[in-house]
Amino acid sequence: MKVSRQKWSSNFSEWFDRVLSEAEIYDYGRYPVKGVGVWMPYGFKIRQNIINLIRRLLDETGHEEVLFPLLVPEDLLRKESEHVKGFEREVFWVTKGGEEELELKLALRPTSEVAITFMESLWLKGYSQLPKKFYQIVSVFRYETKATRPMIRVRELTTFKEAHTVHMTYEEAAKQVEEAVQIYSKFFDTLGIPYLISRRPEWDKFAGAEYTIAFDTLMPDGRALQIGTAHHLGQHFTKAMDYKVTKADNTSDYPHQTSYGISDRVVATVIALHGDDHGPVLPPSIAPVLVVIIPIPAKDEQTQAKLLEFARQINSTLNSAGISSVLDGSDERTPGEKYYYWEMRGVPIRAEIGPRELDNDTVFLKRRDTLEGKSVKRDELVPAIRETLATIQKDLAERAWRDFKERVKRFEDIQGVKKYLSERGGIAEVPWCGSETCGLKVEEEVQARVLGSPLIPNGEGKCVICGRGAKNSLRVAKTY
RNA sequence: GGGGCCGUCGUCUAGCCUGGACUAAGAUGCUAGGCUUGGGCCCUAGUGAUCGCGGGUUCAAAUCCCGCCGGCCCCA
Repeated sequence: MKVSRQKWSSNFSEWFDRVLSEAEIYDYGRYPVKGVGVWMPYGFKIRQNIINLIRRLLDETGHEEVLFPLLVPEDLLRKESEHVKGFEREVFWVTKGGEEELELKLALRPTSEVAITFMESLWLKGYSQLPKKFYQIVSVFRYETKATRPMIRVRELTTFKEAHTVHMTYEEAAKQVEEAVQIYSKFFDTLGIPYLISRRPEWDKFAGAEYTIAFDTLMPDGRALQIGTAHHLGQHFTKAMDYKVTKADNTSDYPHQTSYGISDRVVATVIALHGDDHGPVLPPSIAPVLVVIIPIPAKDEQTQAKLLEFARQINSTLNSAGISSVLDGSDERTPGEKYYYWEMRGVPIRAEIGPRELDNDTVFLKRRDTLEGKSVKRDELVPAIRETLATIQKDLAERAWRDFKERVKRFEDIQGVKKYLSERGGIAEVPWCGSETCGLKVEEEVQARVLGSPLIPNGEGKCVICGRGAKNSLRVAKTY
């Protein structure tokens, strides 16, 4: 029984909304504030596992976790002028305390560059204290004016992992951006999420950055989604806040900074990319439940009792082997109903235990992704499950990458891009002279957004707008 | 930024255009019981909505009008 991906691919938006609510992951649109969602227990666990993963990757590369206040005073937020301009329209303001009008408005942080830079200026005074790498995982607020969408465009990003680093030189900060790119690559690889790394164009870099490197993936409907960014902030913030560090030669200078972030969108992507018409398929690397055990009832009570005991033993064997499993032993629902229930929750492996298994001392395993089943001897169960989980993990990533690569296409003329993006959707790459005028012209012509250019320039071909020799490729896509 | 659609038991949907017999219907879920159980089976009973919120029109509003809140879609 092969699971189709018809609904998943042809009506992704509906599929996604349904999965979030039916699998009890995220309740969106019912809490009476626009653009916010509620993480339900199962969704919270998925989110938690993803957070733990990034936390581990950051901790093991010398990042230190901190927690900054949610409130940022207006004057601080306004210190860096480019930065404010970029965010001004989407800041939530606290203007009252009780009955009193506040003298100084307080922003709900849209991101924390200024807040963190301010404290860094108090903490890090000498070059020997650098480099320094902080991160926090917090809620940030953005007053989105465009249509909000569950997890993908929200007003409260509940899972904003932002890292902030301080360095003595431009080069060292640039190296840090490279490390960030490596960490994120590893992170997305572990989640089986395919991505394209681009340098964002000048007109679309982070407000207050020297340059921005971004990770984009593709949703099933062919629209690109930004899932991670890393910014070289140069001395923009440290100069704006007049923050200097004493160097080895006893002179002082403004330090260089970087910042890089990921958000709830990663969770959305993990759920979305590996899905099919029965729901999501969670990669074993983050699935809250790896194995669900479903007993198939026997005809007589005596066998039934033995069978349940068998199932309980299997459950405890797995759990003590560190494989998180759940026994769905209730007799309220039929096995078939349970299959659908746990498939909607994306549990990677289903273990069926019925009279046949009891007789043969075996367990019947079914993979969530392919629905292929096989019978396994009881004493080979743990290694068999480990192996199957690893295979699922690998296959999910491979399938996602295959789908992704098929949809990243190079074109030499603008008409082809236009047709491609409006028909199938995906990411189109074209030769580009490097000028902003031509870049914006491309966006206008094909009615899509520029994602940026490869980090290693590809100068082949002629600019699709002006016909001059290309300096690099330009990537365009319909975006979220 | 522009345009359109929508909000009715926990969920999905009917009713709205053309106001009155709507005391708001059905499915699903949930609760209890029975029958089943290797892919959502069936039967019985029960539960459950002052029709998003506020105002207006009217003898009469789920239905018409205005405002707000929230959701979805299309275009820039």
